[in-house]
Amino acid sequence: MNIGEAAQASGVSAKMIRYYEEIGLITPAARTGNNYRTYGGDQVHVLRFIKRARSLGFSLEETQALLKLWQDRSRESAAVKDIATTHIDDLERRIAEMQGMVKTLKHLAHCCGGNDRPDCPILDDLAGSASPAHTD
Amino acid sequence: MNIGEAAQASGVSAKMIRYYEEIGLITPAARTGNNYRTYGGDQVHVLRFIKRARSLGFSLEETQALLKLWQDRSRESAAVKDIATTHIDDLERRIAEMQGMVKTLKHLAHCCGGNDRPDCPILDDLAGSASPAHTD
DNA sequence: TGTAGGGCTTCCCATCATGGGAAGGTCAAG
DNA sequence: CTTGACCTTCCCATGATGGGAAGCCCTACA
Repeated sequence: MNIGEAAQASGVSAKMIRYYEEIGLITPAARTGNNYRTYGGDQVHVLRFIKRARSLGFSLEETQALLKLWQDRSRESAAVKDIATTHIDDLERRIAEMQGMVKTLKHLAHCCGGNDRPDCPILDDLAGSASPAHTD
Repeated sequence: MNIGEAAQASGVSAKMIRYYEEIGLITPAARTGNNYRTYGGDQVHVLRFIKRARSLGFSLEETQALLKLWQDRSRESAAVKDIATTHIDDLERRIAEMQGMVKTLKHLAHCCGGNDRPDCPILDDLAGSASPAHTD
């Protein structure tokens, strides 16, 4: 299976497959006589694992750790859970941060006429001259 | 006021002030005889505006648009509101995406023993072999 | 007056994950 | 034999920020 087919089968672009190989996330693919990379079912399985981990927001570094644990039959599930819960905490922190922004923005947008006149509480807030809209 | 003081007064790092100047977000600062950048109260006000916009999650591109509107006395507040609501939508989309990840991850983590044994539903899900944990 | 320190300047590099594109080799079908 | 679709490597760009080096400038202090 050439890289294009492996990309199709795994949902990971050929570009990314080469990159993952370059950074050592996956082991270098075997080459055929024409120097083309070849992939088998196992490799595609690994690529799908990576794809899924990425879709759950894990970084490539975390993904690599998970990959190693996956391939380690003597792993302790606690190690996996640790990575997952740390990631959950990170996601929740970022969600809360963005929710704070949304809250403030919605308040400001609600107070803004959104018409052809220039007065605008959104700009007033940004300029720091407005009645302090709660930042939380 | 030198760049260090302006940084202190605005909360924007000197590094970033130079960068903002380089990309045309702010107008180049005047220079003194020794080639040092000089800033006045107005410039600091602009920097604080940028700082606040960034803290609400606006990109530098959006921030530039907001800055122009702020400085345009004949603006229509609708233009400002447009930018804000587009940004709110974007934030909410990203929040929803991350919440989906959290939901899936929490479910998986809940099902994972987190002990010294190797069996782990988190890895099973990533490997695609598990009972399909809802991706939503 | 010399020096030490801190601030300023520019320039280059790194991050993180991904895509775009060029230049050139290879293969299969028509 | 040509055409087109692959593949290869290499370089560049993204967005916003930080780190750090090399070198200039100014002030304070001995």
